[in-house]
Amino acid sequence: MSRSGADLALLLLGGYRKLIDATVLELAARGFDDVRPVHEFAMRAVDSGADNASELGRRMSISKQAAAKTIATLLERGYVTRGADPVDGRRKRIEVTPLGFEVMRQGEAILNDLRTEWELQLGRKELALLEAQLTILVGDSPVRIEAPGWVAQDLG
Amino acid sequence: MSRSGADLALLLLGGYRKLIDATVLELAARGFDDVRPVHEFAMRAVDSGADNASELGRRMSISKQAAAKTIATLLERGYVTRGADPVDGRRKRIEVTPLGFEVMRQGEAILNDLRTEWELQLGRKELALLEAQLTILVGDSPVRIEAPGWVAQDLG
DNA sequence: TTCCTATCGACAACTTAGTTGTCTAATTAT
DNA sequence: ATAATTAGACAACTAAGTTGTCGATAGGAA
Repeated sequence: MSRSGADLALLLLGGYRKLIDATVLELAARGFDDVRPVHEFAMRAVDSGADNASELGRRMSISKQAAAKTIATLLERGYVTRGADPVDGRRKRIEVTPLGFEVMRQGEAILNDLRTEWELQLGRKELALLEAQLTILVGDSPVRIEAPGWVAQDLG
Repeated sequence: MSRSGADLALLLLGGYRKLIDATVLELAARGFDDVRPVHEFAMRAVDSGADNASELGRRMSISKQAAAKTIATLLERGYVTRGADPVDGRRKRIEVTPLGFEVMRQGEAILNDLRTEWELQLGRKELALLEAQLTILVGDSPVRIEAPGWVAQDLG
């Protein structure tokens, strides 16, 4: 009996947490102390076309009401702006601000740095293999960056 | 440029979610439809000595008030019982009930089955290597089963 | 064109899982 | 003996979701 399934689950979660916690911490150290992972994901989705609350909700697999709340937070903090949609009077079109893009850029950079650290610890080929194997297990589609609604969902 | 750090984080999270979601679902199918991962972790901690709210809070890295709430839920659902501590009048001693142990046992079994499935997909040696590498990256101590308070914490 | 239906965003009330702060009672240390 | 610490209860709050309802806009079919 090598390891248990529970251990494996905790290892995976531990890896994720290690990356994300370090990223959030580093972002805070760089002055972005009010950004949470879900905000990054949301901005990414907005940037890639989910520019209204309903669509954002769909992409993130959360209700449009929850998406509207996230947008409200991002608005408050200056990471997105909102304007009328020129073609659809019902919609309010969201756009990522330069500040928002800056957070996205830095978050990405920090994560890439962390990945490079892991590459040094494990070896370049080895990490690539680990990623390839995880991709086999997890599949490619469930990890599309536009739909990580379950990121913050009932993990308890 | 192989993969990005963000992809890696999502792969790890995806792996965890895949295991845990399937486990919660299967537990529900077996009649335990009110158990959440955090309950399993809490019961495990109680069983391994964290038999009062304050200690449970410490082990799970949450406040004693939060731990007390978790205990209240577990009490309601019959997974633990509470009695007076014979040596310390301040404490209320918690114990896992047979029903609680049954959930723990089945949860463990389900996770082990899922891990076996992964073994078939990846190969026995390969999965063992993956686990070994994750252990290098994550470390052994942060994955102790008694302290996954961060399981349900600010993942958003 | 008018009407039916679907969608958008807003508002309200609720849930879950955490937080801090305050309080009393019991234990422990000086 | 007294002071400090600890356990647990209670209250109020936060964060990120949920469902349900609603008025306004859009769009397809009669």
